[in-house]
Amino acid sequence: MGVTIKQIAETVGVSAATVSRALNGLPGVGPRVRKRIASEAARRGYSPDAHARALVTGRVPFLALVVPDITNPFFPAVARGAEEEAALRGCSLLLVDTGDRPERLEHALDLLSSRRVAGLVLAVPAANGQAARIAGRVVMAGVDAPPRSRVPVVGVDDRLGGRLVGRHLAALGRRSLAFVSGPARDRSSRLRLAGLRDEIPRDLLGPVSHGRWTVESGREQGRALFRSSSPPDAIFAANDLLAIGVAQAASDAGLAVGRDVALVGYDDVEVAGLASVPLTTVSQPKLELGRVAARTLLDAIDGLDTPLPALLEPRLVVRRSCGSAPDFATREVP
Amino acid sequence: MGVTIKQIAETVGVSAATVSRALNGLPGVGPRVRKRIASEAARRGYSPDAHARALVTGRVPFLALVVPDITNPFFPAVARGAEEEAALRGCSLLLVDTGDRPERLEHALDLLSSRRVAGLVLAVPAANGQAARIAGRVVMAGVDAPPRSRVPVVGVDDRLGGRLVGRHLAALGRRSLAFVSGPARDRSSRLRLAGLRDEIPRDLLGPVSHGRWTVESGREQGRALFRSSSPPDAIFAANDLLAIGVAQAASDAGLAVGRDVALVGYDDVEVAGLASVPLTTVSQPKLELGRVAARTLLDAIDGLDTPLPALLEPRLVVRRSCGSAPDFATREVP
DNA sequence: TTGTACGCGTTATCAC
DNA sequence: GTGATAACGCGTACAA
Repeated sequence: MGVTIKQIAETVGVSAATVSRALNGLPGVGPRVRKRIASEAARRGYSPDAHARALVTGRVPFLALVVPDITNPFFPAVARGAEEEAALRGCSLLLVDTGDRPERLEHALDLLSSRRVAGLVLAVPAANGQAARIAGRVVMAGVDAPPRSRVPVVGVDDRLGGRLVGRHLAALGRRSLAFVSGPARDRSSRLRLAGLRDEIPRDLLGPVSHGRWTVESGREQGRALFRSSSPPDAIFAANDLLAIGVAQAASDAGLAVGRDVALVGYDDVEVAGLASVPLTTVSQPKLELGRVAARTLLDAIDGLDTPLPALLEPRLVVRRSCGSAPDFATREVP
Repeated sequence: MGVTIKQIAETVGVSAATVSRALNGLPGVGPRVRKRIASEAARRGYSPDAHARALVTGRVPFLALVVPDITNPFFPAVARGAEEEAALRGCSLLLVDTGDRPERLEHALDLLSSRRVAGLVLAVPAANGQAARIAGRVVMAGVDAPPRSRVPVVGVDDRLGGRLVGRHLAALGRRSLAFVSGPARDRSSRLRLAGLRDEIPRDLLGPVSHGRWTVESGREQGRALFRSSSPPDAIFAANDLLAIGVAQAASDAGLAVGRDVALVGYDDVEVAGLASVPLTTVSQPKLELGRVAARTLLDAIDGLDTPLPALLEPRLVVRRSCGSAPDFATREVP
């Protein structure tokens, strides 16, 4: 550690320039010298200083992934995918957890202006004014870009996800279907519902309710449903946490999930498969999301023509919460 | 973006050195010039180049956290804690997910020699030979240091965790207690069992079995237990995933967790609270682990006398899987 | 094939 | 109080 190109040059008896060329595999170095340089560098454990190199080449070997909450089971997989892809291109991945605090997002943008990182993968919504300072060095992952901003977006097709659920539920022959969701203003709420509507008969859809993306909210919304005079016999919860809450409410009401009420979630977080009645749900390609987002970003940075905004495909994972039931095993439907 | 100290200097009509001093709050700049420089810098959105600064100061504003699997719910919280602490000291956090591949750990060590990062928080076990190249720039978090290596360690007191469980179970008046665990070679397996033994009557402890740290393994070990002629009426599973598996096995055997069999897990991952019978478990201070590890590392880098190896305290979280049961609410016992 | 010279953007050490 | 000037470690025209 602390070995410089100059020291290598000195002991080998050549100039620093030659060492640089040799180590970077550039032409114009005799095979003999090349060998000696290589072995000397290996012996002393030389490794070029990243910052000196960044300074002269203008290329920074860092990317940052900005997430609202890394403890939310959705994001670690995205992070893993992004890191894999970044590593493939010689970059390391910074993690920025905003905890939904706006000043942390500002901090992430500062990383860009101080050139700590070459680009940002934003998995949190950004405001409009912020988009200006970041042209070409940012890609959105799973969230909308600021309006009129030309920031590339990589996302998962929520409407298709809704359709997958609709098709599955329609085939079950249930009589009344309820939709339980997060905030009405969230686009994913709306798109998942729209997809559902695409695939089911009009008169099948009963109550639609909104709340937060939490277990508690699911429990409350479920309680309200089961308390009504004509409770639904099928429920689509727009994420898994809501679904867990609905399942609790069902259990409270003495109803058996999978028999008395069919239940479908969304996201396929780990707990979905471990619930008392394993949850049929829509799996998002989280790893792929991170991977494609990182790739898109790196391409944009390299000045390659930005590929089209990517829309990845979710898939239905059938478990036992709708009554069909191959034991604890999981059957996947593409 | 791309604004340099020189450009600021030119438009303000001073030298680059003065701008540097002014912006860094160093003495020796007149209040008038200082103002003008500050406002000009703000106007052009100047932000110093991190790499140029690193080059000259020798201080690198990056730390790396190395984890075996970021999708394991234990690590995101550690990451969040480490990032918070790093941010407090002006550092950003790199994430390296090894996926248990040794070459990825090597890669992390390369980050150090190329000075991409100032230090490493290792949450994966490292070999002995590797410790040499990293003296003073590494701290272990939740795993043992390589033998005879003087690398600081921050961990959680597994033996105390075992004791907390033992005390709780002993008070329940059950007749036969089984211990279900991960690999016998893992130190945490052994320490948690040792702690358990500290607190329970000798003849209470029945079968001790080992497997992997997974749901499936828990289900298998549980199945074996319930199939025996004298099944236990209490079980301590050495992590939550195992406990979930045991709960499944109990359910398969027609036994009710919390009534027929008391069950305790370990880790307090999210799913523990969401299980069909919310799980009594031992919560590890994951955030704190990351925080303290990062702090220890930064202190070591700054040459401060390395604080003593830290051993954090776990705490018992009582839910419903042992029969005592304040509804779905969670009661915490310090 | 190899060496010299310069610049990347910043901080630090001198003078003045 | 302020301004040259020299590093920091590396890559790269250009000259030899």
